[in-house]
Amino acid sequence: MARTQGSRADITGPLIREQARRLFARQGYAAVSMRQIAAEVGVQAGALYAYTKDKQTLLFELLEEHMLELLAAWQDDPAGMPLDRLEKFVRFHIDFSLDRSDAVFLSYMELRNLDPENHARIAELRGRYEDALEAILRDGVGAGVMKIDDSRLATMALIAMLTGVTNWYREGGRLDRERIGDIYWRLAQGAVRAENDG
Amino acid sequence: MARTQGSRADITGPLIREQARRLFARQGYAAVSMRQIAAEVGVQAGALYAYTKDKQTLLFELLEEHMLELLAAWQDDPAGMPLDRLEKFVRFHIDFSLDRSDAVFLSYMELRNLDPENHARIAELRGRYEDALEAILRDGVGAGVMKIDDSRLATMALIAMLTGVTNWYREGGRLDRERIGDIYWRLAQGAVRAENDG
DNA sequence: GTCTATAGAAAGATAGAC
DNA sequence: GTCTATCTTTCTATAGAC
Repeated sequence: MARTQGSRADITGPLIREQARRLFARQGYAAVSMRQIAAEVGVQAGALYAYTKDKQTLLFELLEEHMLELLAAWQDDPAGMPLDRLEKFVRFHIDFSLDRSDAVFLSYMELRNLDPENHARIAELRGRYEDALEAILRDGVGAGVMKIDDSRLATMALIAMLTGVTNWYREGGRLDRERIGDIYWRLAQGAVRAENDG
Repeated sequence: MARTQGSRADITGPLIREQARRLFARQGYAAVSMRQIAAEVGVQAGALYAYTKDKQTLLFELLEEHMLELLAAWQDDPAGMPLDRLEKFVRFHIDFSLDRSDAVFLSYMELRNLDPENHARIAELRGRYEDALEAILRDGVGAGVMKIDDSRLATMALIAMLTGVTNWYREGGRLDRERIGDIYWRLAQGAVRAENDG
């Protein structure tokens, strides 16, 4: 089967997702037109509909892809020491969030633009990730190396604290990523009352 | 001067702001039409323009009003003990944020929809609030009752952690506000290595 | 101050040619 | 797979009557 002249399906698909993610994050889902996405990709607006059913589906797939990649990237070892696992989580979450700040921003800001069914799916995936951190905290309390009043609130507090890095981090700023990881790890250690005070 | 029939300027103005804030927070600035705001208020779309120059100005004024009220509501006593001031800040920030969760969400999500001049104004007001917390942390370090690697990052981390409460808090949920304040105050104490371990 | 009416621009999505 | 063209809807903002 001969390829249609001008067809570049192998690269157009990913490009659409990349540009949509970038534009949605910078201007907001509702503020971005399909024409605008198409222009960034270098096609006409009509061509987008060969790749996505509609704009809503495009948003949902971006968010679902992000959450699935987040879950796949986080590899915990439940047999490890809770403090080591927590340190790994802290550094992982910061690095992953900074690497994908557009998707992170989207996944917080545009949940409201999903219809109920799609919203429930993303919330479920997010809950699974939160559960991963909460398991570490519970194990830490069980092992006597952390003191936590409420593991669910501590989970939400830590994730919010870590994700917040995306709000102010700028490449080439005062602190590099490793140093930021060090500092946040110390903050997290204190918050969960880890014994080994650095 | 006789009032025009049907005129209710005293209540329409505040109503417009209230409904705009609510709708912008729930659906996003770009997704909300002036017609929709007008319908919630109970007037026709054209009437809105007697109160605001345009949609952009309406958003900006909501954000500026929120930041000014936040700054006005926070009353610090620089002569007080740093730990007392920090506890007061933690509880204040949570309560204020929960009381105005729509405005809080807006002030994070819709900065990107402000033109550069308006954006700079809001960023300046936010910076002033951040400085207020940072001053407490610096005083705490100076007084030897806190141990902090980097006061600016600790400031950003604490504010993100506290503001995050708005992401999951629901009225009538498992924990009441005071208990939430207790738990977050313990987390904050630990993060800044306050000596009086509870 | 509020209404009706509308100008003018832009949106999402589809049809059919190539 | 992509293009051009277009249908249909909706939007912001303004004009003029009351």
